[in-house]
Amino acid sequence: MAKQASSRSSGVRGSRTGRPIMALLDLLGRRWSLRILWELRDAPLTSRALRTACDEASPTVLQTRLSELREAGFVELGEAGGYGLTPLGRDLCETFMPLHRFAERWRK
Amino acid sequence: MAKQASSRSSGVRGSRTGRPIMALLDLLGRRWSLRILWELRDAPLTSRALRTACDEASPTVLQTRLSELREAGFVELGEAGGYGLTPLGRDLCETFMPLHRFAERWRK
DNA sequence: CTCCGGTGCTACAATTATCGTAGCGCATAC
DNA sequence: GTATGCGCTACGATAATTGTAGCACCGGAG
Repeated sequence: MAKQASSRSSGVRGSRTGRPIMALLDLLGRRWSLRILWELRDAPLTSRALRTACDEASPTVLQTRLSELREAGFVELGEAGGYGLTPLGRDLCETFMPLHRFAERWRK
Repeated sequence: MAKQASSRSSGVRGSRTGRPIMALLDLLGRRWSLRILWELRDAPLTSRALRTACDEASPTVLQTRLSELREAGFVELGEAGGYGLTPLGRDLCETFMPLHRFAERWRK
């Protein structure tokens, strides 16, 4: 089941529940998803720059996540090259900004 | 193989970068982490109720996540049984609430 | 033209994480 | 006792992630 992700559509768990929050939570709960959005927060990055920013994560999973995120409409590949946030993706990132302050307060 | 997380401290990637946001992003970016916090948002749940709420996720990973989340100080196990959010965890959940509205707007 | 460096992206095997099922020890009931 | 529910763990099977290498493509020197 579901080799999804690559370019097919949504192997996003929870999609079937009809509750979009579940699908979103699942998509964002995959490794590097949050990190990618975070790294793209202020400026577009090329795939390699993103890889560097993400602590040398393997290109395999980066491409996979990028595809998923692109399909979800959060990220896009500019014609000049380089991945950037769509307006929707930027909104999502705004939603996450309070997390930064929270993390600082957390510092386990 | 790093069984960590159980009770040792932090197999959280990114902790070493010194940027707490990275550690948080990594912890939250593990499967079911976000979902668990979400399901616990209004009331404590027993481990089995949580399992049911999480679409029958396997107890193995649930216990692992619960341990990590507990160690991070977001979740606690009440003496009467049942997992609930700590004040800190509730704060984190508040941070995530806008996500709900976002998800509704998203509906891919 | 050829060569070089950069882009996005893919193949492959090895390693990890997760799943699914079963079950433990403990406490509280009946 | 037997039964039920709790938090939690073991185990093999399956899926996801990692790490390394490399592809095809493009633009700018040389």
